[in-house]
Amino acid sequence: MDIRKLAAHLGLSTGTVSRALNGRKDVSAATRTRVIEGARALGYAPNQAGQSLRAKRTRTVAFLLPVLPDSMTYGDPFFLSILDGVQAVLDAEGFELIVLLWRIEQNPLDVLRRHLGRGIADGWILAATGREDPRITLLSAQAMPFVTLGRSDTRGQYCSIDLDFESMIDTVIARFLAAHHRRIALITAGPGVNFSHLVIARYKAALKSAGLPFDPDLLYSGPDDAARCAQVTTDMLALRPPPTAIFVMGENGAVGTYASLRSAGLEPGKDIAIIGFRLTAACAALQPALSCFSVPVRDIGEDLARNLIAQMEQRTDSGATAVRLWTMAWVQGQSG
Amino acid sequence: MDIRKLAAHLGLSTGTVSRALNGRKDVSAATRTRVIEGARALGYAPNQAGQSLRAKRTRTVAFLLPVLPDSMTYGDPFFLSILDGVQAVLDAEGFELIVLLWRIEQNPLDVLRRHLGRGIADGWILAATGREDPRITLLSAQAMPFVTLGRSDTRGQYCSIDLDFESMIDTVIARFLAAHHRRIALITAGPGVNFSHLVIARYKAALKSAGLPFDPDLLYSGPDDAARCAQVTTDMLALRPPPTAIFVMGENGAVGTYASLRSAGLEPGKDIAIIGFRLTAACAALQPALSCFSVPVRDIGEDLARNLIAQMEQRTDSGATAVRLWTMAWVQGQSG
DNA sequence: GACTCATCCGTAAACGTTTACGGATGCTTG
DNA sequence: CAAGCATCCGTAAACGTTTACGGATGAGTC
Repeated sequence: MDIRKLAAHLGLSTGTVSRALNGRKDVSAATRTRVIEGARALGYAPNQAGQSLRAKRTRTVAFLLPVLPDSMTYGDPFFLSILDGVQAVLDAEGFELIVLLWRIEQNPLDVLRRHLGRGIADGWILAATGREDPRITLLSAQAMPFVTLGRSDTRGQYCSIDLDFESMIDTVIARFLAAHHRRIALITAGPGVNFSHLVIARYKAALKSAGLPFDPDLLYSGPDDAARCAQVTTDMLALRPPPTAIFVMGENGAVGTYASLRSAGLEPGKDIAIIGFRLTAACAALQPALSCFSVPVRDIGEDLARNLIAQMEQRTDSGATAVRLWTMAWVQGQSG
Repeated sequence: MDIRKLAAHLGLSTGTVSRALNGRKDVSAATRTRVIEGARALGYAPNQAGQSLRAKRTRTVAFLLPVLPDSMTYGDPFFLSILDGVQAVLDAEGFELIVLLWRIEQNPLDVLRRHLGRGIADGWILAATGREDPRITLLSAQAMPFVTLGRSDTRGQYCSIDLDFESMIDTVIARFLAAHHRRIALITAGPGVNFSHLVIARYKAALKSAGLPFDPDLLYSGPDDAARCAQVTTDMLALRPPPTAIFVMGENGAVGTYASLRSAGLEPGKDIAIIGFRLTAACAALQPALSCFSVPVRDIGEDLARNLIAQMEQRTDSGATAVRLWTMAWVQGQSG
């Protein structure tokens, strides 16, 4: 079932059928509806390859999803929720979404270049943006529309969407200070991850402006799955004096921290204050309820998609080139 | 950078370059290496659209990934690990992988049909297979290679890969019986999910052959995220008499169950026996360690990819058409 | 009625590959 | 040495779609 068969069946030329389906002006309303009806009746779907070959546009956007070797511990609920938002918007606007896996041990630039050459999409969403990210320069050089999830120090005219980690940290520290905590620990991802870099910097700055010293023992920056966080918590509890408040950035990290505290006979929220990053499925089950933030993951996904589409539609390169920050609302639990 | 430019640069015809890159026989070893070198040097990657248009083969396989509206609770670590295995094999064999999101509220058949018409891949992996799955008949009718993750009752000549839920249930019941439990509860996903259907059936059968009655109060079948499992556990503890052993199939369900037990002042493994499905990141942090199964997710992913490739390479439709079951190893914890 | 103009549609040339076909070259064989 | 054969490569026609171009038709204008 190709466009020729459809055209023949309708007694039209392929050109007319194509124009009708693509919403061009120079086709009468009558034939347009006739064509659309016919296409649906015969189950015609335009061949992607032909379309993309000729028109150099696929109406497809690609999302480069980071995956760790043991992806049990990474990317999961967060990125999938983002993707959900992305796809909702793309669907509504008539774009297709394909997700490409980027195994984190692979060179991100190689991965992107390989897919790019294939001409598989004409809009890109980058996640796990690096502090310096050569992918940004590559895409910019090719004038390929893209948007990044996460800020980067790489210079250029592009659009990033990110969380407002700075104000999040400010909130956390302010709350802990208000409760008279002075030994405030931070458990977060490795410093190579851009957001973690930001978080650590702001954490130090906030301590300083509160007149508190920075104690390296109270900072862990590394793999932050639940099991690791449990170990790190146990280690910190062994300090003299131990922290009295912990901010756990790992997605499921609080699960591990709770477990460690319980083993040590401590009750979260009573004996020690805990703030987590986000209510994942696992964190939602914690007792007492975890104090954390509400991250509008779906909205962020939608935002990504909308910004990208704006770039793809109007070929003007003067698209929104700013960094858009999403603030996270405070969720009061009983843990801190 | 297209094949013509590459050919011109090498002083060859496009035909020869194409043959060299595709590993045809009728090109000398010398020119072949020269072409491959040149392609890498100039960063040439064949245009997907041109390739697929002419050759009707894209060397791309598509994975239809199920996503719940709130995907926080679904698909996450399990499917991502599967995907990791899938991609490892595909990479090695020179295939590309694209992931397509199937929002679970959309009609699966519509989603598949839409993507299928675009000619975007020439091999498909279906997940969350339904007890009756019309996608199977559609793909079979088009003679499109595919493989499903999860068995189905839909008839036909195709290959499914699944977990051996039956022997898993047998193991669980046997262990509980050996520990003299007689009120054994099961918390699992909704009966529409195929594996859950199998699990429930086997659970009833195992009880029967052990001479135990089936008590509907001890069976929950529905959304099984951590929060739900917590609620269900609390409800079951209120029964008179309550269960003395619980098997929790939800991926992070045990996290919720533990929390409920703790709230009730019960210690998992001492006051009540708990067995979980799989060590997710969250479950790995539970104390005392969760007794559960080790699911070879990566191997399953690799198996899926390998079976699919076998179908795609040899066009013989007499491919492996069986159901391959993967057994899960017992992981002894302290909870049951 | 001749002219212009707008509207609608058909024609045919691309887009970047792959591949059937045939041609050139050099080697083997009788 | 002619014939046969294998090896290697160039030629050109597809694949399904979009789109620049031009033609036909009819309406409007003077």
